[in-house]
Parts: sequence; C-alpha cells; structure tokens
Amino acid sequence: MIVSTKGRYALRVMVYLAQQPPGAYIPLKQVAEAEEISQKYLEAIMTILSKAGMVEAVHGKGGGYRLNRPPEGYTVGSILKLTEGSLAPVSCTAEGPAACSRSDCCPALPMWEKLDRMIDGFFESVTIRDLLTGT
Amino acid sequence: MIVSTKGRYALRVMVYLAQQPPGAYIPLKQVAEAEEISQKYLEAIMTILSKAGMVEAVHGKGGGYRLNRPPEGYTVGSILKLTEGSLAPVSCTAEGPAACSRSDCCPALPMWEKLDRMIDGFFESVTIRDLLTGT
DNA sequence: TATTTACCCAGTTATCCGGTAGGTAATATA
DNA sequence: TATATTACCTACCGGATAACTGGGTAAATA
Repeated sequence: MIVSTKGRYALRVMVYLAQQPPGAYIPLKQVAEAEEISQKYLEAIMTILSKAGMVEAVHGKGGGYRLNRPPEGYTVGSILKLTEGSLAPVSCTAEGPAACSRSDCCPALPMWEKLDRMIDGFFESVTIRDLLTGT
Repeated sequence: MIVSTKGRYALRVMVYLAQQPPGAYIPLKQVAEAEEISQKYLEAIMTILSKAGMVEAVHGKGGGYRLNRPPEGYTVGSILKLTEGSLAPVSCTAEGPAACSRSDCCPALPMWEKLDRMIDGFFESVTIRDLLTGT
C-alpha cells in the first residue's frame, strides 16, 4: 500500500470542501458525518492540512474550514505528500541515496527510480478539480 | 511502500541466478551470502518461487536452485505478485470491487484504478533480462 | 551411513496504522 | 459576562504486519 486511509481521507475532504458554497466555513463535525470519517481521526488530518496552508481554519461558532484556492490549485500529489510523508513505492528511493549499502551495485535500483518518477508525475498531474469532474 | 524487502530480495535472487553458469544448481547458502540476505528468511522466499514454478529445486548434495527459463521469460510483475500478494497502491482497488461501501460515489476511485493499471503495466513491461542489462 | 541440501512450522520483536480520550485556546452569540 | 461552539494539542491503545529466528523433517548424493 502506497497510500493509507489518512491520505485518502484528506483527498475526500478536499473534494467535499470544494463542493461547498464559495467562502463558507464548514465545521469538521459536518465533514466527518458527511464523509463517514471518525471525527477524532479527522482532526489530526485537518490540522496537517491547515498548518500547511492548504485550508483556512476559523475557531468558534460559525467557524470551520474552507479552501483558499480554486480546486485546480491543488494537485493530488501535494496533498498526499503532506499526509503520507513520502509516496515512494520502495524504501530504496524513499530514504534518500545510500540508504541501502547495495545501492551502488543493485541491479533493480534504476527500475525503482523510474517507477518513483512515474508515480510522482502521475500524482502531480491530477488536481482536485479533476476528481470533482471525474476527468 | 508498495514493495517490501521480500519482493526486492526475490528480484535480486532471480538476477543472481540468471548470472550463474547455465544449468548449474546454486545452493541457497551461496545465494544468501553473495546477496547478503538472511539465510533463513530467504528460505521462505525461495519456497514461494519454487512452488510457483519460477525456479527448479533439487535436494541433497550438488543440489540447489536454478532458473528454468531465459531471463526475458520472467516479468518483474510476475515475481512481485507472488511474494507481495498484491501490487495495488491503495486498498480500494486491492480488495476487489465493493470492498469499500463508498466505491459507488467515491470521487477518487477512478484515479486509483488508473494508477493501478499504470503500475501493473510498468511491472509487466520489465523483465529480469532488463535488470541484468540495466535497460 | 553421513553429509548436504531443500522444505515445513512455530515463535518473536519492532513498527505503524487507525482510532480514542481528555483537555485547552479562540471566537461568536445571548 | 456567560455559554456554546469551534479548532487545536498531547497522550495513549489495540491489532496487524514486516522481517526475521529456531528447531526440526524429508530427500538426494558420496
């Protein structure tokens, strides 16, 4: 598994927020209920997105979360990298070069690197807008 | 992580066997030492490959393992699927359709399926021969 | 018969995912 | 001012899985 529930939840929340009235703040409780995600678990995810400037958060009554860019301003990759940390398909490429002592003679390393670039390119080519429209 | 050490070890072993004199049986001990893999752990991996007919095994003195096809006869995908079980990047596509109750309205599902096909196509397009030659 | 090999089964340890519990700080409304 | 509503913070927990390890048994050759 390259993407856990954390990342998948994050994407679904971003899509949900994109579908709300422009400018409105949506409380976490509403998002959690609509998307059937554990409220407490979602808190941690939203905090990550908020700190990274992906969403705008407002405390108190009438507060909640909202997007601060148009949906096409968010790539799927940018969101997943936040919640997942790394999207590398193998630890060989995830932990930087020379993490593996055999990296200089590993016959498979070039393949892993190629796959890594392919996956990264894929995720960077899809935006929240694309998920909305089903493109 | 989509591919664990198990799958990566399996690939390295296949490449190692492909580099040995044609027809020769190589004992597991030798493979483990050359590739710096735990002998006991490698046993489990070789048994999987042997049962699936990927390698030929012979007991007793002078025995060991050898390939039974030319290197281009093994796709990376066919080996990884054996040791990893599934190469799906998300559980949404790994556990078959309708594993997730939201699959009929999930805005991200088409993307996961597309990625799934892309990764599968990638692994099926690379053979042990390619790893040998560094193509 | 002894040695070399593959094969089988049952632990073990550490890590991490997914989720929970209980609080504090900020904002709005009555 | 008091109260309700919201985001944010720290800590914990149970189960699953990865990556081994140990102790055997069965088959083949010298």
